[in-house]
Amino acid sequence: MSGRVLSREFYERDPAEVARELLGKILVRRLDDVSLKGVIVETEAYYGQDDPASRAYKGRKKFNELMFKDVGKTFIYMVHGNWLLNIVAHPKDEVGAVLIRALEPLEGVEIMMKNRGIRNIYSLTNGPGKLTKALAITKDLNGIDVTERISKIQIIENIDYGFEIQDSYRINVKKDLPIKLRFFIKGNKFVSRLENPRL
DNA sequence: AGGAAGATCTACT
DNA sequence: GTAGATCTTCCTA
Repeated sequence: MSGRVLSREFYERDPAEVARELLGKILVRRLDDVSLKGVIVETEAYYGQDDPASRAYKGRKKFNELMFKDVGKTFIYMVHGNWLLNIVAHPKDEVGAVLIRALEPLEGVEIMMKNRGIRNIYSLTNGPGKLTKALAITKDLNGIDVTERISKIQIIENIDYGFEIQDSYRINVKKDLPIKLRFFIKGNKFVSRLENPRL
C-alpha cells in the first residue's frame, strides 16, 4: 500500500517504536505548485522529563508544550542556527517526539539544491538542519498536523521495498540515555553518518 | 545580558 | 576522521 497518509494512531506509541517505523516512509513538503519528497532514512527518539537530551527535560514550558500535547503534529525549534523537524509521538498522557535526521531525496531535487545552494545530492538532506533548509521548513510550520490530507508537511506510506534497520546512540547529545535511540536504514548513502563515533 | 542548544561548514592532521 | 568558528533562538539570572 502506498500513498496513504499515516494515521494519528501511528504516532500514539512509544517514541522509539515510532522512530523505527518512520524509516522508509515518505516525507512530503507541499508548496503552492509542487511537492518536495524524500524517504526518511534516519530518526531519533526523545522522551520527556527522564531524558536529559530532551527539550522537555526541564518540564513544560511555552516553547516545548507541543511535546506534551497532540501526537502527529510538527515540533520545530532552532539549534545552532538550524531548524530541526520533530514529529510529536508518545502514548496517551506521556511526552515525546521523533527527530527526523536524514532523507533520501525523491522528488523536487532541483528545488532542494537551490534552497541549499549546493549540487551534491549526498549532502542535500543528510542531516537534520540540512533537510529543513532543503525543504524550506521553518518555525512557521511549527505545530501543524502531518496527518491531515491538505497539510504543508505530511508523511505517507511507501511501497515495502525491504531494508534492515540499524540502531546507535544519539548523535551530538551532551547527556544521552543508556539505550540506543537513533535508527537508520542500514547501508543507505543518505544517512548523516554510518556509525556513532561515541559508540 | 549571558549562555546553552539534538548542527554545519571549512580546513586541515 | 577531527577541530574550531559560527550559527539564532529561548531560557535563566
